[in-house]
Amino acid sequence: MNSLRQIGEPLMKWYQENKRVLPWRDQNNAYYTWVSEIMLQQTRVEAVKPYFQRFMEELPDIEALARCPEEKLLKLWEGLGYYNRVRNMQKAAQEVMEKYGGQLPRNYELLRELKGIGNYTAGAIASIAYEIAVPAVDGNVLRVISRVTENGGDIRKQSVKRQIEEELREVIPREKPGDFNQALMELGAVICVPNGQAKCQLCPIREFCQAHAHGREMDYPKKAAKKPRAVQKKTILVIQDDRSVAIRRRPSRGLLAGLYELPNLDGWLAQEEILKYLRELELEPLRILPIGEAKHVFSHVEWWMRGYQVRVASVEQPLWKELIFVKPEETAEQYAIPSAFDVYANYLKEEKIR
DNA sequence: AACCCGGGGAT
DNA sequence: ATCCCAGGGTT
Repeated sequence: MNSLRQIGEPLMKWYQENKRVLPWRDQNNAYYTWVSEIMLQQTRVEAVKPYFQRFMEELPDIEALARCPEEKLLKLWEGLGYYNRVRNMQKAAQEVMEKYGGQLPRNYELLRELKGIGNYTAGAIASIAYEIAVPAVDGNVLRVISRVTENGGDIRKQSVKRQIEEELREVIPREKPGDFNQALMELGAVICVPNGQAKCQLCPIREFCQAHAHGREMDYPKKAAKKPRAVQKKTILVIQDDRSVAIRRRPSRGLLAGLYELPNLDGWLAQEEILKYLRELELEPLRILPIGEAKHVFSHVEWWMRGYQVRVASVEQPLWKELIFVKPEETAEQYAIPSAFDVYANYLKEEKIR
């Protein structure tokens, strides 16, 4: 009474006929698989494509990745989000250089020990790059399998993920396990979709799907509600002298760790409080001008921002206290600035430095 | 187990 | 406005 045991053949046939052409697919190169899988964590295929192309041109192999300066690494990841992914991948690359002579291990457990490689990614690399018959359970697979088997468990729970991994471990084919895993994900991405109505008419395994048999596709997967996001009010400063603008480096831990940002303060500050901050930095404000509000939504917090342009007397040293005074062109080339600041960073490009 | 960590496209 | 994406690390 295991409907999973029958999905293999029709699923693989469907995949062969319908699989998308992707830059990292059918490359027969474990590094390609690795980089793509890290980029694809919580990130859509279409978003990854341009980043993947550029990344592989700049860092074509594990050694290049291991040696890359952090600033350049973050610049290559700028805008993708979850920036620890790339730092962890570099740590893993350095470990691969030292322990494995620059070759990713052909072993699920050893892959799993590398920084940034969890159950899913270890399974993906092992099965896709090395034809090792292990499951690779991502959000797509959880959705597909919870529907096929009418599994009512909360798919966010570790126990449910483990259970589905075990069920798949018993049915995954010894031949082309990588295609099997990719077929399940592809099915989830284009047929058994996360948003909107599932396209069961087009599904190659609908006759083995318990949820479909009962007309209950949309009742799965079960998922506990997320808690609401916290709101943080912020005051963003575009501090400019006659030729440059101030940025600073964020702390090395926490949100947007190690990236650069426009100087900012917690809360919506009155002009007097902004002046106090500028005095602490020994900057001489010539004028302060409101430049509008903006909102940025992260996965777990919202920033409600109010921006001010602060014109200051000419600053002699580019490195001044906690600030770095840079020409706008330099930020584009060297400093990774998260998109939360886009509204105010764009303000710079509009040639308002006068 | 609960929480933290980005950004954007689809509905 | 909400969901969720080829998840993993930390506490």
